[in-house]
Amino acid sequence: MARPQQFERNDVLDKALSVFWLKGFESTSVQDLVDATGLNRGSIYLAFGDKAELFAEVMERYRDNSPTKPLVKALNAPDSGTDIRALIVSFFNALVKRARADQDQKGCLLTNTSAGFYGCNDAMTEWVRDTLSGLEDMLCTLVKRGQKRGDIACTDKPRAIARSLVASAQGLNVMARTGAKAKTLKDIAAQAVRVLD
Amino acid sequence: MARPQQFERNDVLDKALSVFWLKGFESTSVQDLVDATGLNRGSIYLAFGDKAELFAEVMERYRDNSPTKPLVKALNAPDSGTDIRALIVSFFNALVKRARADQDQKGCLLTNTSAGFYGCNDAMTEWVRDTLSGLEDMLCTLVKRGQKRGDIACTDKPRAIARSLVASAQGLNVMARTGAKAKTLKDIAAQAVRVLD
DNA sequence: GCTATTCTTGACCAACCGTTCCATTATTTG
DNA sequence: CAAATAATGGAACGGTTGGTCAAGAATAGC
Repeated sequence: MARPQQFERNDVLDKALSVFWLKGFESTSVQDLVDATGLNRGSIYLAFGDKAELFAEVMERYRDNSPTKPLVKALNAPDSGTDIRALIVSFFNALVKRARADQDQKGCLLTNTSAGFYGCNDAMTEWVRDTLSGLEDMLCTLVKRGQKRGDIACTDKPRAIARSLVASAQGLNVMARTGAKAKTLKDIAAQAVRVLD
Repeated sequence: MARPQQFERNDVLDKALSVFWLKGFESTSVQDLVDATGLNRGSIYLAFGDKAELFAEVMERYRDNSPTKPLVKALNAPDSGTDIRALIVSFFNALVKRARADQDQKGCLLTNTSAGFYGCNDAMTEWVRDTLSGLEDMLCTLVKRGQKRGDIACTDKPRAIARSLVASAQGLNVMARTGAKAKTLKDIAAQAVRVLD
């Protein structure tokens, strides 16, 4: 019938991600995306729509491959016997590890977008809110389960604990973005998980 | 001799602040600043230099009038007998109050700039880092004093506590920016100050 | 091979960007 | 009033922005 697409969609998304992550949505020009992906301008628009749509798709992929992945996995396997407290601790450790491994101090794309995205009444703003509240819900369920199982000693309301955890993660990411030292990030992570005790 | 300046510098800075805060540095055009300040294009450049310099001056002013003001005041009055724990609690309460009063969900300009500023190797990046580490140092000194006075029960290292507090504040601001409900922010603030106990 | 269909290409667009400049206007001091 | 200084208004700068479009290249089924 017709000529097949010459590129792997996920490859292009990954390349676009690296630019968006490094420079942010607004500071990334379409020309930057052309250079990074190797695709032609028109091909990008044909395959992904405009810049905002491409960014949205990049964000979806970013979320699905983020350090929250093990949390999602555990959430969907309630009877796996995973230690919930250890799971959450390792989530924060993963954030620290990611920050340490990143020489560009890019922080977390989701956090950066949360704080730094400016498109009034935009769909992206709503998507970010939904994503963060989804993370809160997930942590809330996990904490509740951990309390029931005895992994988590703290008897506070799981909702309050979950909210604190989400905020701490955001705060850690902001600090990582500003170039905080590894020791600082470790201190933050250690204090963050103390809400579980 | 000559014609005196026709505008109050701080008035202009405040008007510029409201735009920068609402739209962010990159999304604020010079035309926006012209409209908001009422000054002419040329006058802005004559009085403040370029856009980045104006933003830097706005940020300085923002920092000096921020909710951290009482902390600075207490830091410089070591013998005032202020309850340090209560001081830090009211700092977080002030963050929550500011967020609740803001219908535009602008968050904190410093936090937004920390996470969302993209000018590689820029002086602003360094300024943000210095400002945050200054806040950490200030809190560290205050916590140490509070521990000595008996206001603060927690015996952890003051440096670790201070780092946690800074990160929690950043996290709270991010959540406020995403439109988190008042109850959520209160939960976050309440958990944040628990590192003092 | 032929044709239909799709992908790719690069030129092109108007709009906006931050910045500069200069003639004009306004206000002060001598 | 005159000289000096600074704010003003507006036009203009080159460069970049996100986005479009028509023509050409490639591949599928027939």
